[in-house]
Amino acid sequence: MEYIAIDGTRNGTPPANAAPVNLQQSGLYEQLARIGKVVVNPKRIELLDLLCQGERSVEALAVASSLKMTTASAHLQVMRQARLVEIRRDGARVCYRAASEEVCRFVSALGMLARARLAEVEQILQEIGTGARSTERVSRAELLDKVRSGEVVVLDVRPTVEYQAGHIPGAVSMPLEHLEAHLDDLDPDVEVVAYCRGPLCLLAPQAVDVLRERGYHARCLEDGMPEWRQAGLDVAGGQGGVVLAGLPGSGDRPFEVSACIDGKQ
Amino acid sequence: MEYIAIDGTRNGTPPANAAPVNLQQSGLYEQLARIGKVVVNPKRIELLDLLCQGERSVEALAVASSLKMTTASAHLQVMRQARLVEIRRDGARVCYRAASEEVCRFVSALGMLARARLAEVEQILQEIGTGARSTERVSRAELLDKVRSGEVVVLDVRPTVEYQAGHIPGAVSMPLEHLEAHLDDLDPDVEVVAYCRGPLCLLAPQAVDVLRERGYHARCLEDGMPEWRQAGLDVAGGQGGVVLAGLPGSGDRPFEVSACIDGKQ
DNA sequence: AATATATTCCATATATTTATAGAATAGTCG
DNA sequence: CGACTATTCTATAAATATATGGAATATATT
Repeated sequence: MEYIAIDGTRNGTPPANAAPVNLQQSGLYEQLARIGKVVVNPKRIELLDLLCQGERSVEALAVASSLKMTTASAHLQVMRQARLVEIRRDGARVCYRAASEEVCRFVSALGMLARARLAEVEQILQEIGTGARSTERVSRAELLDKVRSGEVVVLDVRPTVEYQAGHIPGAVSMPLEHLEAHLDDLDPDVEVVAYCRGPLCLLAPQAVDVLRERGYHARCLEDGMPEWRQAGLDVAGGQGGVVLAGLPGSGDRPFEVSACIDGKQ
Repeated sequence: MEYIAIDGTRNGTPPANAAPVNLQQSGLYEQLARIGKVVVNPKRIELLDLLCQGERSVEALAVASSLKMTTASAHLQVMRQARLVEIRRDGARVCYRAASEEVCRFVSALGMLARARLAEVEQILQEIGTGARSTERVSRAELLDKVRSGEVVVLDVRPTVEYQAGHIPGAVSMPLEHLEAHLDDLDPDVEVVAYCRGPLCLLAPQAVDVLRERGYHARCLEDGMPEWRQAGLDVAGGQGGVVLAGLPGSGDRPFEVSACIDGKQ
């Protein structure tokens, strides 16, 4: 069988009309491994996941990930060298954030891959959440249909700043923490669809648990907001309402919300 | 500021109605790092990239990546432990393949992230290819428009087996190796759009170079076939025409084509 | 059954990564 | 300016990863 490899060679031998160099010699894969280096360490994935949700100070990151400051800082340097995160000085503080939308997509792809391939991941998510959530997901297409016909109420259960940075059109902001206080506003006869940050986020499943306990018919959206964007669907908000960092390219990107989340505050 | 972290905790403290465990304790990030471990090594990325294009024997992989058999085998074991690749015995040979579509998506996301964030990657791709390709890409939307109105000829310049495993509707199979021999079949007055495997593949850029030298108006499609699929656009072929491996779930997935590509053959 | 072939396992020297403590730097605030 | 704070840099010991040669295993062929 004849086969042309990605570098233009055929079956490992040089091609007839050779390109100057091939991908292997070019060092391309070494460059890709720079990014791979970030996700080889579980703590770095955790930090990156946090940063995909918003800007944070080093201390906030260290606290959230149970690391010493020096260790957290070292991990952040690795991520900076791979250009996956950027910093902004805020007084004495240094605030880190994900460097671009592709970073969040990559983390999302990692999560979805892990969920699809590693039974352990699915099991962990099942154990943490209490119900059989994965069987009760609403597809984006189904949600769009039902929203149009007014059959459902859509709840965005993420923190308010994330809702303001962009949400599904028609969705109501209902941070998980406020859900129980506002249950009276919900019509028990209308189905509820909750969504959050994505396949590894547990806010929506937790919200669904709460709602079901009270007798509501509630389900989660498949995936979350990042995947909704990636599917090219309409996003509401994103500009007005929330003060963005005013950085180049800021706008509807969820990781450039105004406040640098900090442990002390 | 109040903030609920991904694990349901608020500002690092346990939540009011606590879930049994949080994501951090659950070992979820350790699981994600199992996958990260695969892409920390440039040779493994190279192998995975090869496997996303088709099933291959260990020897073929070792030759293509300039590794000793034992080293290639060791890398493949790491990838197997992360469940990113699967094997099939073919006589004395062992054929490896990417385990599912998500694997290819992940590699694709890695490539796109690297290209977006690392100037070095863009530079390498510019140097290998000879022209200013990145400025001359056709978007998927534009291509769809022009195909409908018959303004363009779409060339799939990947190897035939990959075309048969699924291609853009209306595209003509024209493996790069056969392009020059078939130039006479192309109308010089009609624009040509070439596509290949994705953002890191050089087949389409090389084809565009050949065509431009001969005076054709030729451009590359942004990204490649995997991204076309991911965008949810129609895919032609995929079932008939090519003998697939007959494995569970095989069908329109490009990595499960019939022949196990081998160095010797 | 015996031989040949392809692949994986094992042992090992070398190199890299990790977490951490302590020192150094860069910024704020009075 | 000087004290103070947040972060990064430096050094280090323990752990882990890498490539490789040679042995072991599994399958095909005769």
